[in-house]
Amino acid sequence: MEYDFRKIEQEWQVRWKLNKTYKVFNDAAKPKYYVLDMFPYPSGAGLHVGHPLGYIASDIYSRYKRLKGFNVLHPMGYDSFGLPAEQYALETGQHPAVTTEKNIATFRGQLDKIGFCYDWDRAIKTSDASYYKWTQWIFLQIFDSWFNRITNRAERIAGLVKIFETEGNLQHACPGDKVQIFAAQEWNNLDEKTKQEILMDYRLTFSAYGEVNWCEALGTVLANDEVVNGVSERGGHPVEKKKMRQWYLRITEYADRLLEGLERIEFSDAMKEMQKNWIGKSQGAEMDFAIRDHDQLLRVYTTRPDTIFGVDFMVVAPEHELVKQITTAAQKREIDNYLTYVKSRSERERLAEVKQITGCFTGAYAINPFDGREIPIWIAEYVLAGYGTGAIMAVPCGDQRDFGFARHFNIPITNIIGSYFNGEEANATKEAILQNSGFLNGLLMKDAISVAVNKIEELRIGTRKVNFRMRDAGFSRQRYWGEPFPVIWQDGVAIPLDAVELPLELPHVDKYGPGPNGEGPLANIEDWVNLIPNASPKERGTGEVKRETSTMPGYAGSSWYFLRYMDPENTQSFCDRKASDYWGQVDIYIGGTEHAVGHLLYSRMWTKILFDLGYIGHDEPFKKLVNQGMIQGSSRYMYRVSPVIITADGFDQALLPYIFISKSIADKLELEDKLAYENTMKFAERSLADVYGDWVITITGISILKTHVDVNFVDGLELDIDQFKKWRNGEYANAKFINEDDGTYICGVETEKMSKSKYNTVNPDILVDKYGADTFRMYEMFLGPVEQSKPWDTKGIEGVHRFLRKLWRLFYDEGKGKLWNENKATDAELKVLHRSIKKIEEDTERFSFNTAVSTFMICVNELADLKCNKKEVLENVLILLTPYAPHIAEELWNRLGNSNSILDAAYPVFDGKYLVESSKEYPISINGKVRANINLALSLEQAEVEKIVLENEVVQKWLDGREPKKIIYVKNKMVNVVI
RNA sequence: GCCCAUGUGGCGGAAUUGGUAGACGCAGCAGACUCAAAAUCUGCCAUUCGCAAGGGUGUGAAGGUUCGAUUCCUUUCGUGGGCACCA
Repeated sequence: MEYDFRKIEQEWQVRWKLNKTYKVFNDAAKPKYYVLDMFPYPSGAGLHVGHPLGYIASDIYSRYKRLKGFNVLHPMGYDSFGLPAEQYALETGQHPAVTTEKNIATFRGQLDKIGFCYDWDRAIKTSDASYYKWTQWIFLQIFDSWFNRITNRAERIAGLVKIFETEGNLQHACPGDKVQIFAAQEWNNLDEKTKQEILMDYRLTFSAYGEVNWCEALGTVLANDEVVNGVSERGGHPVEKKKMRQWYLRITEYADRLLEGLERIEFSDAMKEMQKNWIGKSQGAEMDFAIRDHDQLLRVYTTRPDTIFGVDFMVVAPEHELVKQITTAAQKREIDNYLTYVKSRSERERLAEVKQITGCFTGAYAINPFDGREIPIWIAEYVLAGYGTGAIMAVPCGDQRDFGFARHFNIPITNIIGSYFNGEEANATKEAILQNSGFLNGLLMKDAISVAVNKIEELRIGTRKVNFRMRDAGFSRQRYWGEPFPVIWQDGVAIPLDAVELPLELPHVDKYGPGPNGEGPLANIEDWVNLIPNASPKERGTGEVKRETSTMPGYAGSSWYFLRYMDPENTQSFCDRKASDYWGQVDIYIGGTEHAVGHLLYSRMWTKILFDLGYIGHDEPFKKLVNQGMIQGSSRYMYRVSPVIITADGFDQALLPYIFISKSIADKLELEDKLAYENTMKFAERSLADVYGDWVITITGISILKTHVDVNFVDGLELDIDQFKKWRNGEYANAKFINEDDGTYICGVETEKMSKSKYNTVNPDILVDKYGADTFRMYEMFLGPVEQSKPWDTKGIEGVHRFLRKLWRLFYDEGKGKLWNENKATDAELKVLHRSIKKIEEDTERFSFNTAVSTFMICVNELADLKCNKKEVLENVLILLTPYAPHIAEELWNRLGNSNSILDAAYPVFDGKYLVESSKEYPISINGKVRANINLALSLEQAEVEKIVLENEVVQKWLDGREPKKIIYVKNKMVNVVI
């Protein structure tokens, strides 16, 4: 009776489905536990072995928690809106809904083979109207909210209107327009449109103008992804910045709450660090500089007001509105040229560029209010309009980028930090005593900061200011395949749809190309966009009425999906409060670090808003986050020889034969090995002669081209030449090879991202077919820690498969049949069992699945050595194994005579009494190096140990008659003799 | 460029709190079983010197703290991820 994994796995998958083994109910009898995987986008390429890594980890943890007596919610669904499907639609004309559905079916099929315990009845798709109805509904709630900085939470707009009507906005500075200040009476006298415009500056989702990547040739807005080196990825057309009306999430209002919340959740320090840096809270000062010959003031933000006397120039963002006004006639041309250059640059490029310093002098001068010095005002791409005030005061002796700039443009540098500045590079210290610094002279820099700010405030030329690097999040896309905004525009005022009008369904389009003026494809559907006034439930007046034609970004649907799983079929609300109160936070969230600052910040923000508005009872969505590493591809390379040929008339390039040389020969050529070169040349000549016959062909040289070859027909490093010849419809059928001496072709290796184009993807289906899901699951875990990135190599999978077969052989023998019995277990057997229970439980708890798999192997090896076939022991091993290899565990559990599912068994309880030891083999070190081992009773104290150790032959030899300086004895660890 | 992670045998990795570096597995080598192969089992397997006993070296590199460092600190190099419209 052998381990027939194909039959076992298929049978159990069917039975689990029929018995609804994974169905989860929202009942409170058991303690709840919520395990969540990051929302996948169903890509057309299908799964490769890297994708299920996190899913297997969460599946193991879910099953483990269930065995431990929890009611476990472990759902899966699809983040099914997104750019790739739309891109595919543009290319093939197929509707994204159709291709997405197809991709989902593939995805589901692949997941099912691996035997996950998802409750598929709770599956959701963000592109389903029944789902995005609620995404739109939440959008409307956010639209109807503002952030009250006094109560520190989101509140309804109606409340804000009341405040304006009674006290104006004196208590509530406008986040969108800082100069907007009015009293109650002024507010009451405003017309409706102006009122709405002001309210827009408070709303937590709002519409305003922002810059996008505009590609004139394609007539469309491009994602950063689609812009490569300043031109469009498709077609290579120029891309420039363009201002367009956009929707935003006012996430900056939540900056402090997002920072504070980090204290209460279990994310890795690295993850928290990334979010903190993204939010980028800094303390500093804003101050105004007068500009020579102008009335306007130049406002800068600085975190180092102590360096005010070291300011040698100002740098203003090229987009800054003052630039046009202050540029002198003499500099105008140069500035215009520079502005054109900057327009073509992406933000990333602007910030990353350090080698090539660019900038341009405006001709204007700011006045230092403390010493009256005239400071030249420059513009440079490294200052962005969106950060701070869009202008900085440059202190070359203290800031490296300012220093480089000053050097490059020959701007004289003032040293205010004495010997701390060496003239060769800037020094950002806060420890220097200030010099050349007027009233700050003699002060330590870190003390001078507040002295300087106080003075600035006293002179009323600036204020203390907390600044955030984070910006409001762009929330609209000029695309088709996303949630339509439930908003109508009338006379420039955005009017939200009524909740009863939701969902606003995505209309069908025939073409996916952009609309007019860079609008999204929806703008092309005139009868959808243009509405008849007064036709809807709300009074809409008589003006021009149009729908918003942008759609929401990918992160809209994924910012709240974890709530929908709790109550997926609810038609009355996005999630019943009872359900969200029961399930609460996601207890464990597993996913990649690539979401560190996008999804993980947006979903935290949405949760906080829903909490503030009273729809849910918790304000952090994820209690604990585990980051899974990436599985990288291990690419294989072939070395192709291209002969350089002098051709004659009528030479047919198409006949050129493929010639490949094995790795060691390529290596030799690389080292300019003469013999290898000549041999290769001769080989190439002969190969050409075979093809071209009589043609006289002279080869003048060869070049080597490294090309990817599909890893699926390379065994280790050795190419399967027959398979290779069949690749790509026989393109290489006549390829010629120079092999190694033993006749094999050896490929080169490199680790890189797993992707189709690199031919290094490995499909899990093939492995599951060949070895079974249980083997596949355990092997993925065995590869290494979940958190770590590692290259995939299929080779080792045999070892895990052998382990499962060995486990099977503890129960059944191919020849003898049933081996398991009901005999009483010995102490030695129980010791193996309990040691395994302890280690596997600990390892599973701390997500150290790779070491748990090792422990299973050790356990089975030891039980096999002990010839233990006892049900008493094996039954417990099966329960331990269930989370990792559910099919084989269930099958053997069943064969042991159990009628219930092993998932409803009780997890074995560790009992320390089987592990008690009275002595230990201690390593004895001399000066930290182990020289001997002595078996010592654990009860011994320092003095007794010293005596025994000093009597030891090896120790005496090393002492060589000397007295030891010290003997360190750490109970249950080691002994170190210091000489 | 900035932020984060990471670096240990031929390979994936282990060493959980500063305490025997290399568990477990792959690959490799030798052997048993077999007509043979597969499967299975046994042994060896960081490197170097040595017949051996035993010794030297060794966790990317260079320093440091410590009786003792893969683990802590400083500097530095390589690789991977993110950087606001991929999801």
